[in-house]
Amino acid sequence: MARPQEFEVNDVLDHAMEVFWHKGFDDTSIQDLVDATGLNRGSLYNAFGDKAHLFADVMDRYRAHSLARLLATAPDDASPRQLILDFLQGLVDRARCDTDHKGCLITNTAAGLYGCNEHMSTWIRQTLISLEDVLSNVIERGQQRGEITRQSSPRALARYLVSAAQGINVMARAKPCQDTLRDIVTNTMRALEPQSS
Amino acid sequence: MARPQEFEVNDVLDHAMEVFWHKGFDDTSIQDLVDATGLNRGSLYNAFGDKAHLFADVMDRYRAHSLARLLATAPDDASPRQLILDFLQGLVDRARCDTDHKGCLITNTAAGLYGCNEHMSTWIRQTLISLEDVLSNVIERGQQRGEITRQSSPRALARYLVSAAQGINVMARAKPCQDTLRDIVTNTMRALEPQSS
DNA sequence: GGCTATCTTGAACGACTATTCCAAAACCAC
DNA sequence: GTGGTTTTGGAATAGTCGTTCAAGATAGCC
Repeated sequence: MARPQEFEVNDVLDHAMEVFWHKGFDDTSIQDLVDATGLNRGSLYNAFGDKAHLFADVMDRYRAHSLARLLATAPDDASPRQLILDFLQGLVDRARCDTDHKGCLITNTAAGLYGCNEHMSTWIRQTLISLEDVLSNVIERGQQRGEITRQSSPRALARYLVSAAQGINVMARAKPCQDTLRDIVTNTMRALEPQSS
Repeated sequence: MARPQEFEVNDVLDHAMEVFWHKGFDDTSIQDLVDATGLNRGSLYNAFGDKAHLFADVMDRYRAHSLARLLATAPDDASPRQLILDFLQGLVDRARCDTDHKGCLITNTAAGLYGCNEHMSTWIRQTLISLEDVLSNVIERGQQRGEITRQSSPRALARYLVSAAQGINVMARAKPCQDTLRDIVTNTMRALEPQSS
């Protein structure tokens, strides 16, 4: 019926993600995206609307591949405490491999959410809440198994962990030292320990 | 000998800080700064060099007034554990009053440190390290008084708290809900508790 | 083969960017 | 008042920004 697209959408998103992740939304120009994706300006606009929409698509793809999947897809009989440790350690490992210290795209965007970008604000908030939900479930199982303290509710502990993850991501960017990140994870986990050890 | 400046440097910095804080470095234009400070473009460049230098001056002033002063200026006989709680609670209080959710200028900049701004990167890193140093001293006193766990070194615990503070600041921006922030502080403090309670 | 619908292309758009420059104004020391 | 020095005001610069648009290219359907 018509001329078909000559590119794979996900490939374009991956290349665009690399640029956005590396330079941030504001510092990324359309020209950067044209260079990185190989697409023409017109094709970009035709396929993704404008820069903000393209960024939104990139964020969706980033979230779909994020470490939170680790928690959601774990088998029910996995140790909740170990699962959380793996999650935090995963953040640290990612930081170790991230030689140019890009950090986490979601955290960076959350901290850089300037102006009145209402859509992205709610996207971020909902993303954090859904991570909170997943963590809350894991924590509840952990409390039932006696692996995690009952001094706080699963919800409160989940919020604590979401915040801790944001902290780790900021540190990974600002002071990307493995010793530091290890110390952070170790002490973050201590807050989860049951009273009687 | 010559014509004197017609403005107070600190007043200009305060106004510039408000804009940078609200919109971020990239989204703040010289025109915004001209409007906010009341200074003419020429005067701005004459007094502060360029945009990056002005921002650096703003950051210096921000740091000088930051909550870390609370820790450094506390009397030696103050309860270290209470001091740390006050520090974290101070972040939450600031978030409560911050109706437009600007968060922490340092954290925002740390997470948004894109490109190769070497000077600002090291400024951020040194700022975080100096906060780490102050916290480490407080923690050491707390350990001596039995208020804080000895399971980790003061340095490791300090790093944990620096990271926790970054997390709180990100959350204050992304999900500025008082209940959430309270839960985070409560559980952050638990990691400091001595084993025998 | 023509028709239609889509994608691609590259130039062009106006608006905004940070920065520079220079004449005019304002002050101080003499 | 005068000379010397700095600030000031505002125009001007050169560049980049995100976006649009019209023409050309390519495919399937009748």
